[in-house]
Amino acid sequence: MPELPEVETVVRDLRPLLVGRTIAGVEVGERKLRRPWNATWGPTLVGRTFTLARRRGKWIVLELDDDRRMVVHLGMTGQFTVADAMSERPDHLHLCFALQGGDAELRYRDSRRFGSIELFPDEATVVDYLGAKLGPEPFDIPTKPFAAALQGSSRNLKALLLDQSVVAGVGNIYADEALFAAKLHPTTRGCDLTSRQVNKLREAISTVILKAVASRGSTIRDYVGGSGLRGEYQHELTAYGRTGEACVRCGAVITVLRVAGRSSHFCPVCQKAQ
DNA sequence: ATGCAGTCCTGTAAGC
DNA sequence: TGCTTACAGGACTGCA
Repeated sequence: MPELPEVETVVRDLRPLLVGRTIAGVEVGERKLRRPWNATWGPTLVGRTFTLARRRGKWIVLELDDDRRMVVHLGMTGQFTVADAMSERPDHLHLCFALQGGDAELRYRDSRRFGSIELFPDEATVVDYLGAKLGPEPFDIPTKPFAAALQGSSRNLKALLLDQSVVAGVGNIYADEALFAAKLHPTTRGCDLTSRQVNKLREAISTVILKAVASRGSTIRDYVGGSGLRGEYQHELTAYGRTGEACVRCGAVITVLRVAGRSSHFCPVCQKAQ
């Protein structure tokens, strides 16, 4: 389940392997992804050189020398890697970009096909597309708008944290981790938070995400970085996936509850409902 | 406008 | 042992 730390790791891995490299060919799989690949994009991309690799929320943006942008979302099981061109092709491979020189290729693999790769003509269209749906990055979230979004809503905290327009890049794992760190119950309504609690949550989101980035994200099932390496933060999780285990703070048993349609893991003692 | 449920998709695991 | 069923969840649609 790639969230911000996993996507950031992919981008950091891909950057040195991709920037300055030219696309020599594009192979498209039979089965369509969440958003279909336009047949004109392949020929357009041949001969183009990657100039920059960056991330916004859970989205990857690869810039090309003709100003176009390849915009990628990994969905749940997406893997975006640079691999040895001679290595065996894995199953569920949907897109393959041969790199000039013939030694390596950029591969998009996605068993559940929740992900997507699209080509945008320029920066302005990418800003329109992503800007419309994404809120601030989790680091240094502007205090006032964040407090207004939370305290002005009757939605529960879990739903608010999963909403990409509130904070970009948080998914189910890091929402649970941030709520645990801030000692807040997932069903607590935004409007029931004190300003002190809002601030604590704001800092918890930033801290948790930064620590996960430092550990190259969490590999629960499918996730791998841009060079195929697994993450390590799964060993540091305090709430997510720890149902029945002891709370690292108080020793109580971690509970799971369905909140906002997602499994939500929390400590019933440290994180009191309010 | 707002918030929620349903949808997509398939590998894995639990249940009978 | 082999089949069926439930579950995982990011983004999006449609409904109340």
